[in-house]
Amino acid sequence: MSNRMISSLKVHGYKLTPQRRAVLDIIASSRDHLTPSEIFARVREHRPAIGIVTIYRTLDVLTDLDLICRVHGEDGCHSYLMRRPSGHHHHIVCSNCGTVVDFMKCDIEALERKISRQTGFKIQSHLLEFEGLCHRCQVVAGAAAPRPA
Amino acid sequence: MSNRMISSLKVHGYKLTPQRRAVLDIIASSRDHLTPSEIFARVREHRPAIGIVTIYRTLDVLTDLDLICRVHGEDGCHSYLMRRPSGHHHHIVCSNCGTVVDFMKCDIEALERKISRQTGFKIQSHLLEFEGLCHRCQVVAGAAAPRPA
DNA sequence: ATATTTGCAAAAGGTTTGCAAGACG
DNA sequence: CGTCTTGCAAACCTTTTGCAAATAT
Repeated sequence: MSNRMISSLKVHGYKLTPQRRAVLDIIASSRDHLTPSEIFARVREHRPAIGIVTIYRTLDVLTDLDLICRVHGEDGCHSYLMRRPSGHHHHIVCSNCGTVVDFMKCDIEALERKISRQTGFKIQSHLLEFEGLCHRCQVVAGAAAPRPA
Repeated sequence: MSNRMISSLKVHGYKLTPQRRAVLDIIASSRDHLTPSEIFARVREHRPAIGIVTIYRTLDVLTDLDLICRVHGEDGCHSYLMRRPSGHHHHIVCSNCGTVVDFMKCDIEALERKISRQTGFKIQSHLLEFEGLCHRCQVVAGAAAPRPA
């Protein structure tokens, strides 16, 4: 766990508990986004006594501190992953393996202005995510893709 | 309820029940997006015997038929609203009153190509929603906005 | 030492499923 | 009529809350 994370916790008056370390380590070491229960399962391997309540509470804290961020799932579930870029960014999620990649420049200021003009809304924020096949899965799927029904 | 909706149900082999009518009517008559429980509550006023299970099942059917569509909430909940434009479109949601307005041209093909080049992903779909203040709420909020903490 | 944090148990939502009774076509 | 649909109850899953015991600082 990086210094940045530790100091962010301390600066904001949170204690650095082994549970929080564990949750952060799991998220930091995964390239994919993880749901609370997935995180629970993985942390549990090293620390069987942990409760899933702690996972939820820790995720809340870490999200508040902007150390991790949420990915919205189509099914309404959330999952979390390490916040690597420091500023405004978005995710692209592989529909096959779940790998998440970030990108920074969303270039939708122009679109925002246009929509704002069209609708009269004063736009405050946007939710943007892409889904697709990552490079690896394109290759694999290309060989053995089941025909879409 | 419009002919289009009725025939869409029939064409796809679904029966036109009073419950389905009621759900569609409620959604059609609301400018806002409604959650399943909100729909349940409203339908219930006219049809107290309906069960919330029927709401969920009806929403699934109507979503499949593209008669209604989902709005993703920050909290992971879904809500539904009448699908007015026929093609690809997105929503802008008022953060104050919940009014939803559609827009069609999302102009992110260029962004998609760029992201695709950067990340190696083959992009399949995107999730895009805006949040902001609608015209009415801008006026109201301008007069009586509570300072953000 | 003390305020924070944890873990348990239980509650609270939201959503799904099994099944018998009922209704559309 | 036969099949699809409904409504109930109960199961399921995720998330939240109350509280006493444990712990980081």
